[in-house]
Amino acid sequence: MPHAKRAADDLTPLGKLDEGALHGLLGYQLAQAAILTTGVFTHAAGQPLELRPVEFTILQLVNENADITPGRLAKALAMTAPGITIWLDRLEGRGLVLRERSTTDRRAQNVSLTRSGQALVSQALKNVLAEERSVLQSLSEGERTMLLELLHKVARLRK
Amino acid sequence: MPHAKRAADDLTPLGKLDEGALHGLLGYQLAQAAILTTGVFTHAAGQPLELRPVEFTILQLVNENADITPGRLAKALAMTAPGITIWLDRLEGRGLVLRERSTTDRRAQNVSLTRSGQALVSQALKNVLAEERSVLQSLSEGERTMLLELLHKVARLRK
DNA sequence: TATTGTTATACTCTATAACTATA
DNA sequence: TATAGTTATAGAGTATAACAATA
Repeated sequence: MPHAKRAADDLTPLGKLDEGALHGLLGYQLAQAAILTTGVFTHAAGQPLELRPVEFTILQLVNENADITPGRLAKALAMTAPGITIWLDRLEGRGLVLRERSTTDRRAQNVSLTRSGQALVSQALKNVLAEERSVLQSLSEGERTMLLELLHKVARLRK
Repeated sequence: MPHAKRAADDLTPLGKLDEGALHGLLGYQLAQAAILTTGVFTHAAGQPLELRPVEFTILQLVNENADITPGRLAKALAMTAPGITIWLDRLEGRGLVLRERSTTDRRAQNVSLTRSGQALVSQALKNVLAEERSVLQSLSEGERTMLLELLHKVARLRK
Protein backbone atom coordinates (compact mmCIF):
# COMPACT_ATOMS: atom_id res chain seq x y z
CA MET A 1 0.00 0.00 0.00
CA PRO A 2 2.17 2.86 -1.21
CA HIS A 3 1.85 6.39 0.13
CA ALA A 4 -1.33 5.76 2.10
CA LYS A 5 -1.87 8.97 4.05
CA ARG A 6 -0.27 12.25 3.22
CA ALA A 7 -0.38 15.78 4.60
CA ALA A 8 -2.17 18.30 2.42
CA ASP A 9 0.91 20.48 2.09
CA ASP A 10 3.27 17.68 1.21
CA LEU A 11 3.87 19.37 -2.11
CA THR A 12 6.52 21.25 -3.97
CA PRO A 13 5.84 24.97 -4.25
CA LEU A 14 5.13 26.25 -7.76
CA GLY A 15 4.34 22.97 -9.38
CA LYS A 16 2.21 21.74 -6.49
CA LEU A 17 3.54 18.28 -7.07
CA ASP A 18 3.37 15.47 -4.60
CA GLU A 19 6.81 15.04 -3.09
CA GLY A 20 6.12 11.66 -1.55
CA ALA A 21 9.27 10.14 -0.15
CA LEU A 22 11.24 13.18 -1.26
CA HIS A 23 9.73 14.98 1.71
CA GLY A 24 12.08 13.12 4.04
CA LEU A 25 15.23 13.61 1.96
CA LEU A 26 17.47 16.33 3.30
CA GLY A 27 19.27 16.84 0.01
CA TYR A 28 16.01 17.51 -1.81
CA GLN A 29 14.66 19.91 0.82
CA LEU A 30 17.95 21.79 0.82
CA ALA A 31 17.75 22.18 -2.96
CA GLN A 32 14.15 23.39 -2.80
CA ALA A 33 14.91 25.89 -0.05
CA ALA A 34 17.96 27.09 -1.98
CA ILE A 35 15.73 28.06 -4.91
CA LEU A 36 14.26 30.71 -2.61
CA THR A 37 17.51 31.96 -1.13
CA THR A 38 19.22 32.07 -4.51
CA GLY A 39 16.44 34.32 -5.74
CA VAL A 40 16.77 36.49 -2.66
CA PHE A 41 20.52 36.84 -3.15
CA THR A 42 20.22 37.66 -6.84
CA HIS A 43 17.62 40.33 -6.23
CA ALA A 44 19.20 41.90 -3.16
CA ALA A 45 22.87 41.83 -4.10
CA GLY A 46 23.64 39.74 -7.16
CA GLN A 47 22.06 41.95 -9.78
CA PRO A 48 22.57 45.40 -8.23
CA LEU A 49 26.20 44.76 -7.26
CA GLU A 50 27.09 42.32 -10.06
CA LEU A 51 28.12 39.54 -7.69
CA ARG A 52 27.69 35.80 -8.03
CA PRO A 53 26.86 33.93 -4.82
CA VAL A 54 30.32 32.35 -4.84
CA GLU A 55 31.97 35.73 -5.35
CA PHE A 56 30.10 37.19 -2.41
CA THR A 57 31.05 34.24 -0.23
CA ILE A 58 34.71 34.47 -1.19
CA LEU A 59 34.76 38.19 -0.40
CA GLN A 60 33.08 37.65 2.94
CA LEU A 61 35.39 34.79 3.94
CA VAL A 62 38.40 36.90 3.00
CA ASN A 63 36.95 39.79 4.95
CA GLU A 64 36.61 37.67 8.09
CA ASN A 65 39.89 35.78 7.74
CA ALA A 66 42.99 37.93 7.41
CA ASP A 67 45.61 36.69 4.95
CA ILE A 68 43.73 33.57 3.98
CA THR A 69 45.19 31.43 1.18
CA PRO A 70 43.48 30.31 -2.03
CA GLY A 71 43.91 26.72 -0.90
CA ARG A 72 41.93 27.23 2.26
CA LEU A 73 39.22 29.07 0.37
CA ALA A 74 38.99 26.15 -2.06
CA LYS A 75 38.52 23.68 0.78
CA ALA A 76 35.94 25.81 2.56
CA LEU A 77 33.89 26.11 -0.62
CA ALA A 78 34.52 22.54 -1.84
CA MET A 79 36.06 23.87 -5.04
CA THR A 80 39.10 22.75 -7.01
CA ALA A 81 42.29 24.79 -7.07
CA PRO A 82 41.81 25.95 -10.68
CA GLY A 83 38.28 26.97 -9.75
CA ILE A 84 39.33 29.32 -6.98
CA THR A 85 42.10 30.72 -9.18
CA ILE A 86 39.57 31.82 -11.80
CA TRP A 87 37.27 33.50 -9.27
CA LEU A 88 40.20 35.28 -7.61
CA ASP A 89 41.40 36.41 -11.06
CA ARG A 90 38.06 38.04 -11.69
CA LEU A 91 37.78 39.63 -8.27
CA GLU A 92 41.34 40.91 -8.51
CA GLY A 93 40.62 42.25 -12.00
CA ARG A 94 37.73 44.24 -10.54
CA GLY A 95 40.02 45.65 -7.87
CA LEU A 96 38.18 43.91 -5.04
CA VAL A 97 40.91 41.58 -3.73
CA LEU A 98 44.69 41.57 -3.50
CA ARG A 99 47.03 38.58 -3.83
CA GLU A 100 50.44 38.82 -2.20
CA ARG A 101 53.15 36.17 -1.84
CA SER A 102 53.49 34.86 1.66
CA THR A 103 56.79 35.86 3.24
CA THR A 104 57.04 32.63 5.26
CA ASP A 105 56.18 30.24 2.40
CA ARG A 106 56.82 31.72 -0.98
CA ARG A 107 54.61 29.16 -2.71
CA ALA A 108 51.56 30.42 -0.88
CA GLN A 109 49.57 33.61 -1.29
CA ASN A 110 47.85 35.87 1.17
CA VAL A 111 44.50 37.11 -0.07
CA SER A 112 43.00 40.31 1.28
CA LEU A 113 40.29 42.80 0.39
CA THR A 114 40.85 46.24 -1.05
CA ARG A 115 38.91 49.17 0.35
CA SER A 116 36.60 48.79 -2.60
CA GLY A 117 36.16 45.09 -1.85
CA GLN A 118 35.38 45.80 1.79
CA ALA A 119 32.79 48.38 0.86
CA LEU A 120 31.17 46.12 -1.70
CA VAL A 121 30.90 43.04 0.50
CA SER A 122 29.56 45.11 3.39
CA GLN A 123 26.82 46.50 1.21
CA ALA A 124 26.03 43.08 -0.23
CA LEU A 125 25.84 41.49 3.20
CA LYS A 126 23.57 44.22 4.49
CA ASN A 127 21.25 43.87 1.49
CA VAL A 128 21.01 40.08 1.64
CA LEU A 129 20.51 39.93 5.41
CA ALA A 130 17.71 42.48 5.17
CA GLU A 131 15.93 40.73 2.33
CA GLU A 132 16.27 37.29 3.90
CA ARG A 133 14.78 38.65 7.09
CA SER A 134 11.93 40.17 5.14
CA VAL A 135 11.20 37.03 3.14
CA LEU A 136 11.42 34.76 6.21
CA GLN A 137 8.98 36.82 8.27
CA SER A 138 6.54 33.93 8.55
CA LEU A 139 9.13 32.02 10.55
CA SER A 140 9.48 32.98 14.20
CA GLU A 141 12.80 34.24 15.53
CA GLY A 142 13.20 30.89 17.24
CA GLU A 143 12.52 28.98 14.06
CA ARG A 144 15.06 31.00 12.08
CA THR A 145 17.69 30.49 14.76
CA MET A 146 16.93 26.79 15.04
CA LEU A 147 17.10 26.35 11.27
CA LEU A 148 20.47 28.09 11.02
CA GLU A 149 21.89 26.10 13.92
CA LEU A 150 20.72 22.77 12.53
CA LEU A 151 22.15 23.57 9.12
CA HIS A 152 25.42 24.57 10.72
CA LYS A 153 25.46 21.29 12.58
CA VAL A 154 24.93 19.40 9.32
CA ALA A 155 27.59 21.42 7.52
CA ARG A 156 30.12 20.60 10.21
CA LEU A 157 29.67 16.87 9.63
CA ARG A 158 31.86 17.28 6.56
CA LYS A 159 35.13 15.46 6.96
CA MET B 1 33.35 47.23 17.57
CA PRO B 2 33.06 44.61 14.85
CA HIS B 3 32.51 40.92 15.63
CA ALA B 4 33.18 41.27 19.33
CA LYS B 5 32.45 37.83 20.77
CA ARG B 6 32.22 34.68 18.72
CA ALA B 7 31.44 31.06 19.48
CA ALA B 8 34.32 28.63 19.16
CA ASP B 9 32.54 26.63 16.47
CA ASP B 10 31.63 29.58 14.32
CA LEU B 11 33.73 28.09 11.58
CA THR B 12 33.34 26.47 8.21
CA PRO B 13 34.19 22.76 8.15
CA LEU B 14 37.31 21.73 6.24
CA GLY B 15 38.94 25.11 6.06
CA LYS B 16 38.11 26.01 9.65
CA LEU B 17 37.54 29.56 8.56
CA ASP B 18 35.74 32.15 10.57
CA GLU B 19 32.30 32.59 9.09
CA GLY B 20 31.47 35.78 10.91
CA ALA B 21 28.26 37.31 9.60
CA LEU B 22 27.87 34.44 7.15
CA HIS B 23 26.76 32.36 10.12
CA GLY B 24 23.39 34.11 10.07
CA LEU B 25 22.84 33.90 6.31
CA LEU B 26 20.42 31.16 5.35
CA GLY B 27 21.66 30.97 1.76
CA TYR B 28 25.23 30.34 2.91
CA GLN B 29 24.28 27.71 5.48
CA LEU B 30 22.13 25.94 2.88
CA ALA B 31 25.06 25.84 0.47
CA GLN B 32 27.42 24.50 3.15
CA ALA B 33 24.96 21.80 4.22
CA ALA B 34 24.39 20.88 0.57
CA ILE B 35 28.09 20.08 0.18
CA LEU B 36 27.48 17.20 2.59
CA THR B 37 24.23 15.95 1.06
CA THR B 38 25.59 16.17 -2.47
CA GLY B 39 28.46 13.93 -1.41
CA VAL B 40 26.03 11.53 0.23
CA PHE B 41 23.89 11.37 -2.90
CA THR B 42 26.84 10.84 -5.21
CA HIS B 43 28.25 8.05 -3.09
CA ALA B 44 24.97 6.28 -2.36
CA ALA B 45 23.18 6.55 -5.70
CA GLY B 46 24.86 8.92 -8.14
CA GLN B 47 27.94 6.88 -8.89
CA PRO B 48 26.58 3.32 -8.53
CA LEU B 49 23.39 4.02 -10.50
CA GLU B 50 24.76 6.69 -12.84
CA LEU B 51 22.23 9.31 -11.78
CA ARG B 52 22.62 13.05 -11.38
CA PRO B 53 20.76 14.62 -8.49
CA VAL B 54 18.39 16.32 -10.92
CA GLU B 55 17.75 13.04 -12.75
CA PHE B 56 16.91 11.29 -9.53
CA THR B 57 14.54 14.09 -8.53
CA ILE B 58 12.79 14.06 -11.89
CA LEU B 59 12.32 10.30 -11.70
CA GLN B 60 10.96 10.50 -8.17
CA LEU B 61 8.57 13.36 -8.99
CA VAL B 62 7.31 11.46 -12.02
CA ASN B 63 6.95 8.36 -9.87
CA GLU B 64 4.79 10.20 -7.35
CA ASN B 65 2.76 12.23 -9.86
CA ALA B 66 1.00 10.24 -12.55
CA ASP B 67 1.01 11.75 -16.03
CA ILE B 68 2.86 14.87 -15.01
CA THR B 69 3.88 17.27 -17.80
CA PRO B 70 7.37 18.59 -18.59
CA GLY B 71 6.10 22.09 -17.88
CA ARG B 72 5.11 21.25 -14.33
CA LEU B 73 8.41 19.49 -13.75
CA ALA B 74 10.24 22.56 -14.99
CA LYS B 75 8.40 24.79 -12.51
CA ALA B 76 8.91 22.44 -9.59
CA LEU B 77 12.64 22.33 -10.24
CA ALA B 78 12.99 26.00 -11.24
CA MET B 79 14.37 25.00 -14.63
CA THR B 80 13.72 26.37 -18.10
CA ALA B 81 11.71 24.43 -20.67
CA PRO B 82 14.74 23.54 -22.82
CA GLY B 83 16.45 22.34 -19.66
CA ILE B 84 13.78 19.83 -18.77
CA THR B 85 13.60 18.69 -22.40
CA ILE B 86 17.26 17.71 -22.36
CA TRP B 87 17.01 15.76 -19.10
CA LEU B 88 13.87 13.95 -20.30
CA ASP B 89 15.64 13.14 -23.57
CA ARG B 90 18.43 11.45 -21.67
CA LEU B 91 16.14 9.58 -19.30
CA GLU B 92 13.97 8.46 -22.21
CA GLY B 93 17.08 7.38 -24.12
CA ARG B 94 18.02 5.17 -21.17
CA GLY B 95 14.56 3.66 -21.19
CA LEU B 96 13.65 5.10 -17.79
CA VAL B 97 10.76 7.41 -18.73
CA LEU B 98 8.03 7.53 -21.39
CA ARG B 99 6.60 10.62 -23.08
CA GLU B 100 3.08 10.36 -24.56
CA ARG B 101 0.92 13.05 -26.10
CA SER B 102 -1.95 14.12 -23.90
CA THR B 103 -5.31 13.13 -25.36
CA THR B 104 -7.07 16.19 -23.97
CA ASP B 105 -4.46 18.76 -25.07
CA ARG B 106 -2.32 17.53 -27.92
CA ARG B 107 0.35 20.16 -27.25
CA ALA B 108 1.08 18.66 -23.83
CA GLN B 109 2.83 15.46 -22.87
CA ASN B 110 2.26 12.95 -20.12
CA VAL B 111 5.47 11.70 -18.58
CA SER B 112 5.61 8.35 -16.84
CA LEU B 113 8.17 5.84 -15.63
CA THR B 114 8.97 2.55 -17.27
CA ARG B 115 9.35 -0.58 -15.13
CA SER B 116 13.07 -0.03 -15.39
CA GLY B 117 12.69 3.59 -14.26
CA GLN B 118 10.56 2.57 -11.30
CA ALA B 119 13.08 -0.03 -10.22
CA LEU B 120 15.99 2.37 -10.57
CA VAL B 121 14.43 5.25 -8.65
CA SER B 122 13.28 2.92 -5.88
CA GLN B 123 16.77 1.60 -5.43
CA ALA B 124 18.25 5.10 -5.54
CA LEU B 125 15.79 6.40 -2.97
CA LYS B 126 16.47 3.49 -0.64
CA ASN B 127 20.23 3.99 -0.92
CA VAL B 128 20.13 7.75 -0.32
CA LEU B 129 17.69 7.59 2.59
CA ALA B 130 19.84 4.96 4.28
CA GLU B 131 23.07 6.87 3.83
CA GLU B 132 21.55 10.18 4.92
CA ARG B 133 20.25 8.51 8.05
CA SER B 134 23.65 7.07 8.72
CA VAL B 135 25.51 10.32 8.18
CA LEU B 136 23.02 12.34 10.26
CA GLN B 137 23.22 10.04 13.27
CA SER B 138 24.55 12.80 15.49
CA LEU B 139 21.26 14.65 15.08
CA SER B 140 18.36 13.41 17.18
CA GLU B 141 15.20 12.16 15.51
CA GLY B 142 13.52 15.39 16.63
CA GLU B 143 16.27 17.52 15.16
CA ARG B 144 16.11 15.75 11.80
CA THR B 145 12.33 16.14 11.67
CA MET B 146 12.50 19.77 12.72
CA LEU B 147 15.15 20.53 10.11
CA LEU B 148 13.14 18.93 7.30
CA GLU B 149 9.97 20.74 8.34
CA LEU B 150 11.66 24.11 8.58
CA LEU B 151 13.26 23.64 5.17
CA HIS B 152 9.90 22.64 3.73
CA LYS B 153 8.38 25.75 5.22
CA VAL B 154 11.08 27.88 3.59
CA ALA B 155 10.69 26.11 0.25
CA ARG B 156 6.97 26.81 0.25
CA LEU B 157 7.57 30.55 0.50
CA ARG B 158 8.38 30.46 -3.21
CA LYS B 159 5.83 32.36 -5.20
C1' DT C 1 59.29 14.28 -3.47
C1' DA C 2 55.35 16.93 -1.86
C1' DT C 3 52.84 21.21 -1.92
C1' DT C 4 50.91 25.78 -3.74
C1' DG C 5 49.08 27.75 -7.30
C1' DT C 6 48.41 28.57 -12.49
C1' DT C 7 47.48 27.42 -17.36
C1' DA C 8 45.37 24.70 -21.00
C1' DT C 9 41.67 22.14 -22.39
C1' DA C 10 37.47 19.78 -22.59
C1' DC C 11 33.09 18.74 -20.66
C1' DT C 12 28.70 19.60 -18.33
C1' DC C 13 25.01 22.42 -17.52
C1' DT C 14 22.17 26.36 -18.45
C1' DA C 15 20.04 30.22 -20.83
C1' DT C 16 18.10 32.73 -24.74
C1' DA C 17 16.04 32.89 -29.13
C1' DA C 18 13.73 30.92 -32.85
C1' DC C 19 10.80 27.35 -34.27
C1' DT C 20 6.63 23.76 -34.61
C1' DA C 21 2.22 22.31 -33.26
C1' DT C 22 -1.70 22.90 -31.09
C1' DA C 23 -5.25 25.70 -28.52
C1' DT D 1 -2.67 35.24 -29.99
C1' DA D 2 -1.15 32.31 -26.34
C1' DT D 3 0.67 27.94 -24.73
C1' DA D 4 3.53 23.31 -24.70
C1' DG D 5 7.43 21.65 -26.10
C1' DT D 6 11.67 21.28 -29.10
C1' DT D 7 15.92 22.68 -31.55
C1' DA D 8 19.97 25.55 -32.19
C1' DT D 9 23.42 28.11 -30.33
C1' DA D 10 26.25 30.39 -27.17
C1' DG D 11 27.77 31.20 -22.56
C1' DA D 12 28.90 30.13 -17.72
C1' DG D 13 30.97 27.12 -14.63
C1' DT D 14 33.74 23.06 -13.43
C1' DA D 15 36.99 19.31 -13.72
C1' DT D 16 41.28 16.99 -15.09
C1' DA D 17 45.90 17.09 -16.53
C1' DA D 18 50.17 19.24 -17.22
C1' DC D 19 53.08 22.75 -15.59
C1' DA D 20 56.19 26.20 -12.65
C1' DA D 21 57.92 27.51 -8.38
C1' DT D 22 59.02 26.53 -3.78
C1' DA D 23 59.41 23.58 0.28
